[in-house]
Amino acid sequence: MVVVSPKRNRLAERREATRLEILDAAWEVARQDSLAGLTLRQVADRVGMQPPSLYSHFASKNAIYDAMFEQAWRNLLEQVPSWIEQLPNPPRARLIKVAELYFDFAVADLARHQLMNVNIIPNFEPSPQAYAASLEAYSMMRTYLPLSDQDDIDIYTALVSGLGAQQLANDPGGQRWRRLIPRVMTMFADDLGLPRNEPSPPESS
Amino acid sequence: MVVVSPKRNRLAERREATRLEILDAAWEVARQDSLAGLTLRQVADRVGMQPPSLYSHFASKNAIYDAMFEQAWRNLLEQVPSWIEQLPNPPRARLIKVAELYFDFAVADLARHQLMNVNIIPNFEPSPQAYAASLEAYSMMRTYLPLSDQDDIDIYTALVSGLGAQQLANDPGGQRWRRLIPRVMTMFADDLGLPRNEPSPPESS
DNA sequence: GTCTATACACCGATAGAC
DNA sequence: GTCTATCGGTGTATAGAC
Repeated sequence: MVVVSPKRNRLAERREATRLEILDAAWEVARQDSLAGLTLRQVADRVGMQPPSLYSHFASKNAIYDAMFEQAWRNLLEQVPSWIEQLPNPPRARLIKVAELYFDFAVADLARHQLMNVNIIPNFEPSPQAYAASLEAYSMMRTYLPLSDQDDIDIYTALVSGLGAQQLANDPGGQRWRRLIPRVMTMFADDLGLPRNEPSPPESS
Repeated sequence: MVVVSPKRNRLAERREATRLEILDAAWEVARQDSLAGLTLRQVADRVGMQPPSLYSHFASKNAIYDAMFEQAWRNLLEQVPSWIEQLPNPPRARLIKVAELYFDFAVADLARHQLMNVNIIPNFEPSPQAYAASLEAYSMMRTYLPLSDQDDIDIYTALVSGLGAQQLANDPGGQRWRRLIPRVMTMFADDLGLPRNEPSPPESS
């Protein structure tokens, strides 16, 4: 068993805590102002530091965006276990539930959604490590969907992200597209030829 | 009949031509670099002016974005007449054709698509006049679609824009989502209960 | 190691000469 | 209408105190 020296541990923990503090501040700024319009001064003000001090924790502004990008996808990954408990077994109900869960996640935070799904920050490309988080989340979602064919997956992502994008753009905070999810997923399930009635469970009432 | 003085007319035409020159340059910069990363110096360089001179034609950088926003939607409006000629009569075929035409329009220009559909520029809101152009295009599209219910329209826009957004984000220049349009539109047509076989035209072969 | 202080190049925008 | 000069603000980077 490996024992890490206490002092180095405390330092590393402090450093990591500061990093997270900066990222939290960056998210607040991005949400209140805008993601692309975020400035290091705003972030520094919010954590009570001078702007150049941020460079002790992040190599550049894009490095902050990169960490935020990875955080956003890891947030999604962390949500998945709690989602799985809610997932019904019948494929049709499952398609709807996953769509609603992901929709709600996407719509809950415009800045996060834009960072994850829209390329809006000039000269920002996620690092391989950050991009890996998005791939991990993508394949995790895939695991719990009754979809095998790549075309089916592509259609599903287009449907869900399309509904979410319209909701964010034309009725933020509303339900105009959100309430269409069951209907859209049902018509997709019909196209897939999924059985219309869930198999009755073997347990009695 | 009102006759405008020739001199004033020539001046106005010259002014308008310069305005269009600036906007063309702005579009080129937005396409080559990025929409949000556009700078007035880049635009000014391309039209051979000093940056402050742009303020003789536009009140601010956002005013340039606003004019571009209106141009983009007017571009779409101008395309519609040529689209109408291509539109088949059967509702199902029509759903597909309009989707493909709009999809191709959206995917053809990322910067234009982002300006029209994604709110990525900090502190930019389209002016009422520019927004009116988008409403005009929206209702024009509606006229040529076999859709009456608002929910149906909302689903249609979500489907088409969702497919386009995925294409731009994950396979720019490719066909991965574009070739799914007929299938998605067919499943939507099934959901709408549109007749499966077009009524045979009254003309003989 | 982390901070403050400061310099640099660039941005949008304004004032005023011509 | 276009220019030069200039302003405040921004991202980046370095120097140096502690």
